[in-house]
Amino acid sequence: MTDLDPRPGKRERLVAGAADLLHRQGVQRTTLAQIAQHADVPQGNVYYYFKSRDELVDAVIEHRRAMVRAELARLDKRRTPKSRLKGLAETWTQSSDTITSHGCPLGGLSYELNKSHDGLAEHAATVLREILHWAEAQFRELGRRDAAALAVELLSGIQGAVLLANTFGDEALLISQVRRIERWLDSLG
Amino acid sequence: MTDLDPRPGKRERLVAGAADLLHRQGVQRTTLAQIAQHADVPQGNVYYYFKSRDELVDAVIEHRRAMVRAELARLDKRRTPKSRLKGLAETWTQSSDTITSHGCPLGGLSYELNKSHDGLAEHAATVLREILHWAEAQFRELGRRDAAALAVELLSGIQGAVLLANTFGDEALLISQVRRIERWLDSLG
DNA sequence: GTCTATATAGCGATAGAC
DNA sequence: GTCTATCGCTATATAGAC
Repeated sequence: MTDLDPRPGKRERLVAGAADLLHRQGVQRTTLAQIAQHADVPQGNVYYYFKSRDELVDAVIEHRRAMVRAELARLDKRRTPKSRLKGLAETWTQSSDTITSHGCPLGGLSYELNKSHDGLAEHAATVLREILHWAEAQFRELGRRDAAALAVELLSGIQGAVLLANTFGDEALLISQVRRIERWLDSLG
Repeated sequence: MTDLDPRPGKRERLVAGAADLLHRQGVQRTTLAQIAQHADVPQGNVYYYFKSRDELVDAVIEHRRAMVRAELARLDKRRTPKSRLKGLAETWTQSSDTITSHGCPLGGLSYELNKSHDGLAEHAATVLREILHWAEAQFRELGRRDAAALAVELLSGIQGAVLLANTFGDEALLISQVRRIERWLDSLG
Protein backbone atom coordinates (compact mmCIF):
# COMPACT_ATOMS: atom_id res chain seq x y z
CA MET A 1 0.00 0.00 0.00
CA THR A 2 3.03 2.32 0.35
CA ASP A 3 4.32 4.29 -2.57
CA LEU A 4 7.90 3.22 -2.18
CA ASP A 5 7.45 -0.51 -1.74
CA PRO A 6 10.70 -1.72 -3.32
CA ARG A 7 9.55 -5.19 -4.31
CA PRO A 8 5.84 -4.87 -4.79
CA GLY A 9 3.87 -7.96 -3.90
CA LYS A 10 6.36 -9.24 -1.36
CA ARG A 11 3.96 -8.87 1.53
CA GLU A 12 1.18 -10.32 -0.57
CA ARG A 13 3.37 -13.27 -1.55
CA LEU A 14 4.08 -13.86 2.12
CA VAL A 15 0.39 -13.84 3.06
CA ALA A 16 -0.77 -16.00 0.16
CA GLY A 17 2.01 -18.52 0.73
CA ALA A 18 1.28 -18.61 4.44
CA ALA A 19 -2.42 -19.17 3.77
CA ASP A 20 -1.53 -22.18 1.67
CA LEU A 21 0.90 -23.61 4.21
CA LEU A 22 -1.43 -23.07 7.17
CA HIS A 23 -4.13 -24.92 5.27
CA ARG A 24 -1.95 -27.88 4.38
CA GLN A 25 0.10 -28.20 7.57
CA GLY A 26 -2.01 -26.47 10.18
CA VAL A 27 -1.21 -23.30 12.13
CA GLN A 28 0.85 -24.90 14.88
CA ARG A 29 3.09 -27.02 12.69
CA THR A 30 3.95 -24.28 10.22
CA THR A 31 7.11 -22.34 11.04
CA LEU A 32 8.22 -18.91 9.97
CA ALA A 33 11.19 -20.46 8.23
CA GLN A 34 8.86 -22.50 6.01
CA ILE A 35 6.67 -19.50 5.26
CA ALA A 36 9.68 -17.35 4.37
CA GLN A 37 11.20 -20.04 2.16
CA HIS A 38 7.86 -20.69 0.44
CA ALA A 39 7.57 -16.99 -0.43
CA ASP A 40 11.25 -16.70 -1.33
CA VAL A 41 11.91 -14.11 1.38
CA PRO A 42 14.78 -14.25 3.91
CA GLN A 43 13.57 -15.37 7.30
CA GLY A 44 14.54 -12.27 9.27
CA ASN A 45 12.92 -10.00 6.71
CA VAL A 46 9.48 -11.29 7.58
CA TYR A 47 9.62 -9.04 10.64
CA TYR A 48 9.85 -5.98 8.45
CA TYR A 49 6.34 -6.72 7.20
CA PHE A 50 4.81 -8.23 10.36
CA LYS A 51 5.50 -7.41 13.99
CA SER A 52 4.97 -11.01 15.05
CA ARG A 53 3.97 -14.43 13.84
CA ASP A 54 0.43 -13.88 15.17
CA GLU A 55 0.11 -10.73 13.07
CA LEU A 56 0.95 -12.74 9.97
CA VAL A 57 -1.67 -15.34 10.86
CA ASP A 58 -4.11 -12.47 11.33
CA ALA A 59 -3.30 -11.24 7.83
CA VAL A 60 -3.96 -14.75 6.51
CA ILE A 61 -7.43 -14.66 8.06
CA GLU A 62 -8.11 -11.33 6.36
CA HIS A 63 -6.90 -12.83 3.10
CA ARG A 64 -9.39 -15.68 3.54
CA ARG A 65 -12.14 -13.17 4.23
CA ALA A 66 -11.37 -11.36 0.98
CA MET A 67 -11.60 -14.66 -0.91
CA VAL A 68 -14.92 -15.45 0.75
CA ARG A 69 -16.34 -12.02 -0.10
CA ALA A 70 -15.24 -12.36 -3.71
CA GLU A 71 -16.95 -15.74 -3.96
CA LEU A 72 -20.17 -14.50 -2.35
CA ALA A 73 -20.20 -11.49 -4.67
CA ARG A 74 -19.88 -13.84 -7.63
CA LEU A 75 -22.79 -15.91 -6.33
CA ASP A 76 -24.88 -12.78 -5.78
CA LYS A 77 -25.12 -12.40 -9.54
CA ARG A 78 -27.20 -15.56 -9.81
CA ARG A 79 -30.91 -14.91 -10.29
CA THR A 80 -32.53 -17.06 -7.60
CA PRO A 81 -31.59 -17.49 -3.92
CA LYS A 82 -31.85 -21.26 -4.33
CA SER A 83 -29.29 -21.21 -7.13
CA ARG A 84 -27.03 -19.03 -4.97
CA LEU A 85 -27.20 -21.50 -2.09
CA LYS A 86 -26.45 -24.42 -4.37
CA GLY A 87 -23.50 -22.47 -5.73
CA LEU A 88 -22.26 -21.96 -2.17
CA ALA A 89 -22.41 -25.68 -1.44
CA GLU A 90 -20.58 -26.46 -4.66
CA THR A 91 -17.72 -24.26 -3.54
CA TRP A 92 -16.49 -27.13 -1.39
CA THR A 93 -16.60 -29.65 -4.24
CA GLN A 94 -14.83 -27.46 -6.79
CA SER A 95 -11.55 -28.30 -5.05
CA SER A 96 -12.75 -31.52 -3.44
CA ASP A 97 -9.36 -33.19 -3.74
CA THR A 98 -7.54 -30.47 -1.81
CA ILE A 99 -10.33 -30.26 0.74
CA THR A 100 -10.34 -34.02 1.21
CA SER A 101 -6.59 -33.98 1.76
CA HIS A 102 -6.39 -30.98 4.08
CA GLY A 103 -9.88 -30.07 5.24
CA CYS A 104 -11.73 -26.79 4.88
CA PRO A 105 -9.33 -23.83 5.10
CA LEU A 106 -11.78 -21.84 7.21
CA GLY A 107 -13.08 -24.69 9.35
CA GLY A 108 -9.58 -25.92 10.11
CA LEU A 109 -8.33 -22.45 10.94
CA SER A 110 -11.23 -21.90 13.29
CA TYR A 111 -10.96 -25.28 14.97
CA GLU A 112 -7.24 -24.96 15.54
CA LEU A 113 -7.23 -21.35 16.73
CA ASN A 114 -10.00 -22.10 19.23
CA LYS A 115 -7.52 -24.30 21.07
CA SER A 116 -5.03 -21.52 21.58
CA HIS A 117 -5.04 -17.95 20.26
CA ASP A 118 -8.21 -16.35 21.59
CA GLY A 119 -8.04 -13.13 19.60
CA LEU A 120 -7.25 -14.87 16.33
CA ALA A 121 -10.00 -17.42 16.95
CA GLU A 122 -12.60 -14.66 17.16
CA HIS A 123 -11.29 -13.14 13.97
CA ALA A 124 -11.55 -16.47 12.15
CA ALA A 125 -15.06 -16.95 13.51
CA THR A 126 -16.23 -13.69 11.94
CA VAL A 127 -15.40 -15.02 8.49
CA LEU A 128 -17.50 -18.14 8.99
CA ARG A 129 -20.23 -15.94 10.45
CA GLU A 130 -20.18 -13.87 7.28
CA ILE A 131 -20.95 -16.98 5.24
CA LEU A 132 -23.66 -17.93 7.71
CA HIS A 133 -25.36 -14.53 7.49
CA TRP A 134 -25.18 -14.54 3.73
CA ALA A 135 -26.86 -17.96 3.59
CA GLU A 136 -29.45 -16.82 6.11
CA ALA A 137 -30.34 -13.88 3.86
CA GLN A 138 -30.88 -16.26 0.94
CA PHE A 139 -33.19 -18.51 2.96
CA ARG A 140 -35.11 -15.43 4.08
CA GLU A 141 -35.50 -14.37 0.48
CA LEU A 142 -36.93 -17.83 -0.11
CA GLY A 143 -39.61 -16.89 2.38
CA ARG A 144 -38.40 -19.09 5.20
CA ARG A 145 -39.03 -17.91 8.74
CA ASP A 146 -36.45 -20.39 10.09
CA ALA A 147 -33.76 -18.94 7.86
CA ALA A 148 -31.13 -18.80 10.62
CA ALA A 149 -31.55 -22.47 11.56
CA LEU A 150 -31.51 -23.52 7.91
CA ALA A 151 -28.27 -21.63 7.33
CA VAL A 152 -26.71 -23.44 10.29
CA GLU A 153 -27.99 -26.76 8.97
CA LEU A 154 -26.47 -26.06 5.56
CA LEU A 155 -23.05 -24.96 6.78
CA SER A 156 -22.73 -27.61 9.48
CA GLY A 157 -23.73 -30.30 7.01
CA ILE A 158 -20.90 -29.20 4.76
CA GLN A 159 -18.32 -28.81 7.52
CA GLY A 160 -19.18 -32.22 8.94
CA ALA A 161 -18.89 -33.85 5.53
CA VAL A 162 -15.50 -32.20 5.07
CA LEU A 163 -14.33 -33.55 8.42
CA LEU A 164 -15.36 -37.11 7.56
CA ALA A 165 -13.97 -36.90 4.02
CA ASN A 166 -10.68 -35.66 5.42
CA THR A 167 -10.65 -38.30 8.17
CA PHE A 168 -11.20 -41.20 5.78
CA GLY A 169 -9.45 -39.67 2.77
CA ASP A 170 -12.73 -40.24 0.93
CA GLU A 171 -13.39 -37.61 -1.72
CA ALA A 172 -16.55 -39.37 -2.87
CA LEU A 173 -18.03 -38.94 0.59
CA LEU A 174 -17.71 -35.18 0.31
CA ILE A 175 -19.15 -35.06 -3.18
CA SER A 176 -22.14 -37.26 -2.37
CA GLN A 177 -22.98 -35.31 0.75
CA VAL A 178 -22.89 -32.00 -1.11
CA ARG A 179 -25.19 -33.56 -3.72
CA ARG A 180 -27.56 -34.60 -0.95
CA ILE A 181 -27.56 -31.04 0.36
CA GLU A 182 -28.35 -29.73 -3.11
CA ARG A 183 -31.31 -32.12 -3.36
CA TRP A 184 -32.41 -30.90 0.05
CA LEU A 185 -32.25 -27.30 -1.19
CA ASP A 186 -34.30 -28.28 -4.23
CA SER A 187 -36.96 -29.81 -2.01
CA LEU A 188 -37.47 -26.61 -0.04
CA GLY A 189 -40.52 -24.43 -0.76
CA MET B 1 -0.78 -55.61 33.04
CA THR B 2 2.42 -56.72 34.78
CA ASP B 3 2.27 -58.47 38.12
CA LEU B 4 4.83 -56.28 39.80
CA ASP B 5 3.59 -52.84 38.82
CA PRO B 6 4.68 -50.89 41.87
CA ARG B 7 2.18 -48.06 41.65
CA PRO B 8 -0.80 -49.54 39.89
CA GLY B 9 -2.79 -47.14 37.77
CA LYS B 10 0.14 -44.86 37.01
CA ARG B 11 0.11 -45.61 33.32
CA GLU B 12 -3.67 -45.36 33.28
CA ARG B 13 -3.51 -42.00 35.04
CA LEU B 14 -1.04 -40.80 32.43
CA VAL B 15 -3.28 -41.85 29.54
CA ALA B 16 -6.52 -40.51 31.01
CA GLY B 17 -4.90 -37.20 31.91
CA ALA B 18 -3.33 -36.91 28.47
CA ALA B 19 -6.69 -37.61 26.82
CA ASP B 20 -8.19 -34.73 28.75
CA LEU B 21 -5.35 -32.35 27.96
CA LEU B 22 -5.22 -33.25 24.28
CA HIS B 23 -8.93 -32.55 24.05
CA ARG B 24 -8.75 -29.16 25.75
CA GLN B 25 -5.47 -27.89 24.32
CA GLY B 26 -5.01 -29.89 21.15
CA VAL B 27 -2.29 -32.42 20.35
CA GLN B 28 0.35 -29.96 19.17
CA ARG B 29 0.12 -27.50 22.03
CA THR B 30 0.19 -30.10 24.80
CA THR B 31 3.65 -30.84 26.18
CA LEU B 32 4.96 -33.87 28.01
CA ALA B 33 5.69 -31.67 31.02
CA GLN B 34 2.02 -30.72 31.25
CA ILE B 35 0.89 -34.32 30.87
CA ALA B 36 3.32 -35.53 33.55
CA GLN B 37 2.34 -32.79 35.96
CA HIS B 38 -1.37 -33.38 35.36
CA ALA B 39 -0.91 -37.06 36.24
CA ASP B 40 1.45 -36.31 39.13
CA VAL B 41 4.32 -38.24 37.55
CA PRO B 42 7.88 -36.91 37.16
CA GLN B 43 8.57 -35.84 33.59
CA GLY B 44 11.43 -38.21 32.88
CA ASN B 45 9.48 -41.15 34.20
CA VAL B 46 6.98 -40.92 31.37
CA TYR B 47 9.56 -42.64 29.18
CA TYR B 48 9.47 -45.69 31.37
CA TYR B 49 5.88 -46.24 30.28
CA PHE B 50 6.04 -44.93 26.70
CA LYS B 51 8.91 -45.07 24.24
CA SER B 52 7.97 -41.71 22.72
CA ARG B 53 5.40 -38.95 22.80
CA ASP B 54 3.70 -40.44 19.74
CA GLU B 55 3.27 -43.73 21.55
CA LEU B 56 1.48 -41.93 24.36
CA VAL B 57 -0.84 -40.21 21.86
CA ASP B 58 -1.48 -43.62 20.36
CA ALA B 59 -2.48 -44.91 23.79
CA VAL B 60 -4.86 -41.97 24.14
CA ILE B 61 -6.56 -42.97 20.89
CA GLU B 62 -6.98 -46.51 22.20
CA HIS B 63 -8.42 -45.06 25.40
CA ARG B 64 -10.95 -43.11 23.33
CA ARG B 65 -11.85 -46.26 21.43
CA ALA B 66 -12.55 -48.06 24.70
CA MET B 67 -14.86 -45.22 25.78
CA VAL B 68 -16.66 -45.34 22.45
CA ARG B 69 -17.15 -49.10 22.66
CA ALA B 70 -18.49 -48.82 26.19
CA GLU B 71 -20.99 -46.18 25.07
CA LEU B 72 -22.12 -48.18 22.03
CA ALA B 73 -22.51 -51.28 24.21
CA ARG B 74 -24.71 -49.27 26.57
CA LEU B 75 -26.81 -48.08 23.65
CA ASP B 76 -27.10 -51.62 22.30
CA LYS B 77 -29.32 -52.45 25.26
CA ARG B 78 -32.05 -50.15 23.97
CA ARG B 79 -34.91 -51.95 22.29
CA THR B 80 -35.28 -50.15 18.96
CA PRO B 81 -32.61 -49.07 16.49
CA LYS B 82 -34.23 -45.64 16.29
CA SER B 83 -33.87 -45.18 20.03
CA ARG B 84 -30.25 -46.30 19.79
CA LEU B 85 -29.49 -43.73 17.10
CA LYS B 86 -31.14 -40.97 19.10
CA GLY B 87 -29.08 -42.03 22.09
CA LEU B 88 -25.95 -41.77 19.97
CA ALA B 89 -26.81 -38.22 18.90
CA GLU B 90 -27.52 -37.24 22.51
CA THR B 91 -24.01 -38.32 23.44
CA TRP B 92 -22.76 -34.99 22.11
CA THR B 93 -25.28 -32.96 24.10
CA GLN B 94 -24.70 -34.71 27.42
CA SER B 95 -21.51 -32.70 27.81
CA SER B 96 -22.48 -29.89 25.48
CA ASP B 97 -20.62 -27.27 27.51
CA THR B 98 -17.28 -29.09 27.25
CA ILE B 99 -17.88 -29.88 23.59
CA THR B 100 -18.78 -26.29 22.82
CA SER B 101 -15.62 -25.12 24.55
CA HIS B 102 -13.19 -27.64 23.09
CA GLY B 103 -14.89 -29.46 20.24
CA CYS B 104 -15.45 -33.18 19.79
CA PRO B 105 -12.60 -35.22 21.29
CA LEU B 106 -12.61 -37.62 18.37
CA GLY B 107 -13.25 -35.13 15.60
CA GLY B 108 -10.58 -32.78 16.88
CA LEU B 109 -8.05 -35.58 17.27
CA SER B 110 -8.71 -36.77 13.75
CA TYR B 111 -8.60 -33.32 12.19
CA GLU B 112 -5.37 -32.40 13.91
CA LEU B 113 -3.55 -35.67 13.32
CA ASN B 114 -4.44 -35.57 9.62
CA LYS B 115 -2.23 -32.51 9.33
CA SER B 116 0.83 -34.31 10.61
CA HIS B 117 1.22 -37.82 12.02
CA ASP B 118 0.07 -40.19 9.30
CA GLY B 119 0.09 -43.37 11.34
CA LEU B 120 -1.74 -41.83 14.28
CA ALA B 121 -4.28 -40.23 11.94
CA GLU B 122 -5.23 -43.62 10.54
CA HIS B 123 -5.61 -44.98 14.03
CA ALA B 124 -7.90 -42.12 15.03
CA ALA B 125 -9.93 -42.62 11.85
CA THR B 126 -10.67 -46.23 12.78
CA VAL B 127 -12.45 -45.07 15.94
CA LEU B 128 -14.74 -42.73 14.01
CA ARG B 129 -15.27 -45.51 11.48
CA GLU B 130 -16.41 -47.77 14.30
CA ILE B 131 -19.15 -45.29 15.19
CA LEU B 132 -20.08 -44.99 11.53
CA HIS B 133 -20.41 -48.75 11.07
CA TRP B 134 -22.46 -49.08 14.23
CA ALA B 135 -24.87 -46.39 13.03
CA GLU B 136 -25.05 -48.01 9.61
CA ALA B 137 -26.09 -51.30 11.24
CA GLN B 138 -28.91 -49.50 13.07
CA PHE B 139 -30.21 -47.91 9.86
CA ARG B 140 -30.06 -51.28 8.15
CA GLU B 141 -32.07 -52.79 10.96
CA LEU B 142 -34.60 -50.02 10.28
CA GLY B 143 -34.91 -51.50 6.82
CA ARG B 144 -33.06 -48.74 5.00
CA ARG B 145 -31.14 -49.68 1.88
CA ASP B 146 -29.19 -46.41 2.00
CA ALA B 147 -27.95 -47.16 5.52
CA ALA B 148 -24.36 -46.20 4.80
CA ALA B 149 -25.28 -42.76 3.41
CA LEU B 150 -27.67 -42.13 6.29
CA ALA B 151 -24.95 -42.97 8.81
CA VAL B 152 -22.64 -40.46 7.13
CA GLU B 153 -25.42 -37.87 7.13
CA LEU B 154 -25.99 -38.41 10.84
CA LEU B 155 -22.37 -38.26 11.93
CA SER B 156 -21.40 -35.39 9.65
CA GLY B 157 -24.42 -33.39 10.82
CA ILE B 158 -23.22 -33.78 14.38
CA GLN B 159 -19.55 -33.07 13.65
CA GLY B 160 -20.47 -29.96 11.66
CA ALA B 161 -22.72 -28.68 14.44
CA VAL B 162 -19.90 -29.23 16.92
CA LEU B 163 -17.52 -27.24 14.74
CA LEU B 164 -19.90 -24.29 14.48
CA ALA B 165 -20.83 -24.41 18.17
CA ASN B 166 -17.14 -24.42 19.05
CA THR B 167 -16.37 -21.65 16.56
CA PHE B 168 -19.06 -19.32 17.89
CA GLY B 169 -18.98 -20.52 21.49
CA ASP B 170 -22.69 -21.20 21.05
CA GLU B 171 -23.89 -24.16 23.09
CA ALA B 172 -27.52 -23.61 22.03
CA LEU B 173 -26.50 -24.13 18.41
CA LEU B 174 -25.23 -27.61 19.21
CA ILE B 175 -28.31 -28.53 21.24
CA SER B 176 -30.79 -27.30 18.64
CA GLN B 177 -29.00 -29.09 15.80
CA VAL B 178 -28.98 -32.38 17.71
CA ARG B 179 -32.71 -31.89 18.36
CA ARG B 180 -33.24 -31.36 14.64
CA ILE B 181 -31.36 -34.59 13.94
CA GLU B 182 -33.53 -36.43 16.44
CA ARG B 183 -36.67 -35.13 14.71
CA TRP B 184 -35.17 -36.28 11.43
CA LEU B 185 -34.63 -39.74 12.89
CA ASP B 186 -38.22 -39.79 14.10
CA SER B 187 -39.44 -38.93 10.61
CA LEU B 188 -37.70 -41.92 9.03
CA GLY B 189 -39.71 -44.99 8.09
C1' DG C 1 11.59 -48.87 38.99
C1' DT C 2 12.07 -44.00 40.16
C1' DC C 3 13.60 -39.50 39.51
C1' DT C 4 16.96 -35.41 38.52
C1' DA C 5 19.81 -33.28 35.62
C1' DT C 6 20.95 -32.47 31.19
C1' DA C 7 21.83 -33.13 26.09
C1' DT C 8 20.11 -31.70 21.71
C1' DA C 9 17.31 -29.41 18.40
C1' DG C 10 14.26 -26.11 16.63
C1' DC C 11 11.37 -22.30 17.46
C1' DG C 12 10.16 -17.03 17.42
C1' DA C 13 12.30 -12.92 17.65
C1' DT C 14 16.15 -9.31 17.58
C1' DA C 15 20.55 -6.74 16.63
C1' DG C 16 23.03 -4.55 13.67
C1' DA C 17 25.96 -4.44 9.25
C1' DC C 18 25.02 -3.08 4.73
C1' DG D 1 14.72 -1.70 3.10
C1' DT D 2 17.41 -5.97 3.13
C1' DC D 3 19.66 -9.72 5.10
C1' DT D 4 22.85 -12.56 8.35
C1' DA D 5 23.98 -14.04 12.61
C1' DT D 6 22.50 -15.08 16.83
C1' DC D 7 19.96 -14.71 21.29
C1' DG D 8 16.78 -16.83 24.55
C1' DC D 9 13.45 -20.10 25.26
C1' DT D 10 11.09 -24.41 25.29
C1' DA D 11 10.37 -28.90 23.52
C1' DT D 12 11.48 -34.07 23.30
C1' DA D 13 14.40 -37.32 24.77
C1' DT D 14 18.33 -39.51 27.40
C1' DA D 15 21.99 -40.60 30.96
C1' DG D 16 22.84 -42.17 35.02
C1' DA D 17 22.47 -41.77 40.31
C1' DC D 18 19.59 -43.88 43.59
